[in-house]
Amino acid sequence: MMGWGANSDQQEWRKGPWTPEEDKLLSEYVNLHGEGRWSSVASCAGLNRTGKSCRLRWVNYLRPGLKRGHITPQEEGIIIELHALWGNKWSTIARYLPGRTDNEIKNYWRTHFKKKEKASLKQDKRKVLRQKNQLQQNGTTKFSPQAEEVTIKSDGNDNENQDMVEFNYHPSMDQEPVVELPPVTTSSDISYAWTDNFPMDGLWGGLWNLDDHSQASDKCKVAIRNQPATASCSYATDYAVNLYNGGFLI
DNA sequence: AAACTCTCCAACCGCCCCGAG
DNA sequence: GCTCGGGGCGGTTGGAGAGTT
Repeated sequence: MMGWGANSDQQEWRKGPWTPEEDKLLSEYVNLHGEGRWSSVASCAGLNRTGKSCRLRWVNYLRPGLKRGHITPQEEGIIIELHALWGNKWSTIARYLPGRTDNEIKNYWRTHFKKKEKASLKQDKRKVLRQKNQLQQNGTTKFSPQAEEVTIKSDGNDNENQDMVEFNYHPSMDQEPVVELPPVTTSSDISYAWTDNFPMDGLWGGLWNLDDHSQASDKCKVAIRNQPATASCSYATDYAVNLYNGGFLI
């Protein structure tokens, strides 16, 4: 692709850390012309940077209103909850955290939560093997998530051998949800279209396709990795949060 | 004090989407 | 409908500084 300021002269674009002078040039350009047209920044502002690099610098560092400093506990809570719903949709999550960039959230998540997952993997692994055997012996299993802890899968590897389970649950204000577990399957047993729509993120547990409280659907699909399900809930969204709580936060 | 590890975060890369022509 | 460039996004890398052994 020839975009982002590349040109036919095979110009050597500057890379690496931005200097204060470059920041000044970029800020002046954006203040004058507004955001967008990044590919023309190089020629107009006298910056030897690709448009892509300019955009990133502006969005993640120079843009007014950006917060500095550590993520607050409140922000962390929001991140956790939204990640439970959307997975690695960092830009989407960032929209709910004014002043924070997707890059910042992404970095925060990786440094703070990836390691938690690793630490829990060994512990999970033992549970998984035991409970997986039980499930396979019983065939389709009904259980109350409040009454029984179920771990579906732990392989200690981010991308291999993901197991997923389809939960049928029946939202009701008055009764505990009943979750029907088919025999534990591998990802290859699940509809490929579904895994396409809801790619796993390789972190704690991907929770996808969660029904809104207002929706009448009695079924939600949950993909779980390395995740003890200890939730008690009436709705899928509650379930998502509880999965997290049951897994690592409490 | 030195070596090592961890954390933070800026920046780059590759891929994808979308709109214009 | 197709191509292409602009723009956006998620994944990854690497350096700097802090903390630990």
